[in-house]
Amino acid sequence: MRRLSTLFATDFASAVGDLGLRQVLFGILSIVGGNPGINQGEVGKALGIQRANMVSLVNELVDRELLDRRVAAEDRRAFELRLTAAGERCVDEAIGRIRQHEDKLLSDLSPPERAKLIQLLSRIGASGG
Amino acid sequence: MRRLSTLFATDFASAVGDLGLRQVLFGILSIVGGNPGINQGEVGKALGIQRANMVSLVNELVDRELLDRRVAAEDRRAFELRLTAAGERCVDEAIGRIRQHEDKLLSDLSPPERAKLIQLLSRIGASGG
DNA sequence: TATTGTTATACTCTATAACTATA
DNA sequence: TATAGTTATAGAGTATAACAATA
Repeated sequence: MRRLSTLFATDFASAVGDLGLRQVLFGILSIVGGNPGINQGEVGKALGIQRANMVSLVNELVDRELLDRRVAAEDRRAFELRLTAAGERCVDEAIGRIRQHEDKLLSDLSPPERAKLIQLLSRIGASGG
Repeated sequence: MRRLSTLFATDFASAVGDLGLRQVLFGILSIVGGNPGINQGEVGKALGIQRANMVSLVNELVDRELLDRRVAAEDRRAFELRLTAAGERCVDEAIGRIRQHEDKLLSDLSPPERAKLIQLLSRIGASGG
């Protein structure tokens, strides 16, 4: 499991590496994409990232104009995050590449086998973990 | 895959945490256990650990008297590593606990499902990865 | 008083280069 | 010259505490 996770991580890097996206950054973009206007802190909670460590990550994405960060109208302590147009393009591009690479990675399994694998994996830790 | 790997890692920690064994240390002990007299550098290669980083890890295990480290007779540059009696007990104890925890983690799957899962996982990355 | 984001800081893990002693 | 282990060091990633602004 650990070995495969490393394999997927390496694969992720080679898939989106030239986009300059690390796994964490992609995680942030994709959470924000699915929840426009979400708070910085909530994104961190969703990904298990400390508030303190979110700062530089979000800074990086804002500097690269992939994220739009605004003071929230209802709570002026908080920041609302949204994808910019470039951010959306970036996420779409990354998702496409990741799919391609995963298909290659799973090429030894037939489609029904892949479905079975995903079904089994999704049931692990559903109750206890 | 990444989420599950984290789950297994966390589980590992809670299983053997009070033995003071991190995943790397367990890895080293179990490689040495299976290959008594193996070189320090070879253990590193097997686990993907840089030579430089092996030093303090092996020091730690020797200090805790889980590993026995001797200059190799045939090549006096190298160190031969072996488990001490305490080291063997430690590995056995850890393996037992890890099995228990993994059983709990996989408790939502029937025995044939577990076998199927392991079979599918083992086929990923076998060719290309 | 509690919470959001920030800063500073420390600790672990990992990676690289230069050193020693053997080969 | 090449290799095994060592040392020093630098860079990520992650964790905690203290602070300002706001609630």
